[in-house]
Amino acid sequence: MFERLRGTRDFLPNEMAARKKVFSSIKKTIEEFGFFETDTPAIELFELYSIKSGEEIIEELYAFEDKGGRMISLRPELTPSVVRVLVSRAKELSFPAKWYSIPRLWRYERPQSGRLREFYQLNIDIFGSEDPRADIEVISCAIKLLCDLGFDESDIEVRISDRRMLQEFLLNLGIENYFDVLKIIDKREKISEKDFNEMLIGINLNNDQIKEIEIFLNSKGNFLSSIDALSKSYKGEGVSRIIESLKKIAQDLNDRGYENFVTFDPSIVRGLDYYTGMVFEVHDRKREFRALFGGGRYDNLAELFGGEHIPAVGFGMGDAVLELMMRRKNIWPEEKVQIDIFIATIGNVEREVTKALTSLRGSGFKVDFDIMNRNLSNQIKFADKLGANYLLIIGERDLKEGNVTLRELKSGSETKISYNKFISSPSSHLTKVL
RNA sequence: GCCGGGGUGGGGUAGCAUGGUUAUCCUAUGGGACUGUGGAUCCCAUGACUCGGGUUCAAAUCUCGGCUCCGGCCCCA
Repeated sequence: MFERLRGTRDFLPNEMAARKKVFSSIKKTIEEFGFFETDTPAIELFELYSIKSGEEIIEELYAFEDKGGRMISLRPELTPSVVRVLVSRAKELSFPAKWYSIPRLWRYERPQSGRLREFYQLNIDIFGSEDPRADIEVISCAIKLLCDLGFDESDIEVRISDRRMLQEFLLNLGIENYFDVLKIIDKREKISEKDFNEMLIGINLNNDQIKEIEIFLNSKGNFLSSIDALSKSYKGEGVSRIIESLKKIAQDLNDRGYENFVTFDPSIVRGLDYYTGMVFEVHDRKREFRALFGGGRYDNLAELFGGEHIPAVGFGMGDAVLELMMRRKNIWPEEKVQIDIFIATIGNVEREVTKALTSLRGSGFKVDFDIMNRNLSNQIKFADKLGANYLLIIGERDLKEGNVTLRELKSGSETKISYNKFISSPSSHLTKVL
């Protein structure tokens, strides 16, 4: 006997049916926003991931040397692959490109709540536009797809910030070591205020600077009004341009009816180094789970990969947290596998069964039949377990008179009909339910 | 990599503190009966102490280690 590898999952038919339902709802919403689906290989050169994260990243990857001596990794995220494609095919593509994908990803990490070693992650990105309307599309698509799954503003919070703004703000305070501060701000929710202050002192900030940072971080709240307030207290050319674009995003999200979903929250920085502007995260309001979405603007990645300048904005959403949140709200579907019709047999009627199968399947029904030589009673039991809507009984005795029996399993109502009539037009006797 | 708590048939469990007959019950699965309508009911069968070492006359039970699951730290793309 073999066991499943740590942090991986098996999906049995019923579970698969449920996931399929969730994924197709998500795909439907995204395609309504004009995104097209793409896919890339599950394996890539290791360098694709070490270029921005350094060699240490190998600890968190499923990486190995292939027979040609190349270092290969299973993809831990999709963005590098998509940007690789974009850079190499930029000449033939038309922009903006709105792409989405639901890849399987692998990360060699310790599994925890909402975190696995193999998982699915929805990615959507818009490439080629620096306009805030691209940011708006991405954020609203995220909100809309959650709404279509059954969430509302009492369940989720979209926390938005902007890295450039934070950077400008820190520069104005005379703080140069921007990334060090980001790292500490990113931790703020997990640590005490005292530790937070001590860490900032640890990177040589003075008390005045720390106080200013506190005030700035506490400016979180309703997106539009927070931005308005900021625009009054922080002047300067760099800042005001950023504020203008955030204001546009905020206003538009309000116009789309998403005012109560979005919060301005300058403590959102995201761990990833490649973000260059707007960043956002989606959390459950109770903060019971880790972030459901994370994303933002990453305008420099294409250049880092050796291509021309291609601005980009997007997000990723893992399926593990999504499932936890949907189960908590009781909106994760309890799907059952189902077929339209099961054919039970009595006696030697194989040729008649074959004809019936062919006819029914030709009309688009999902059909199955007994291949276990069970007695009638057990065939009926099995049909019930398959979730069949109809049971067709083909028996030697009735067949001598040209008849078969059709039972609707839900109601139990049963009719005897002519075999020939039935197989010449099965649709007139059945209702397709799937 | 580190810390805490768990692992009893396919699923859910009783037993474990205080070591001692054939390891409990429900469910699932397979078969049978009900002579072609019993999707019910009844009967039968299959099937487990996570793995390895230690203590002991004797280990599901005590002990150590591995694996793994759950949660947390690191990290989070």
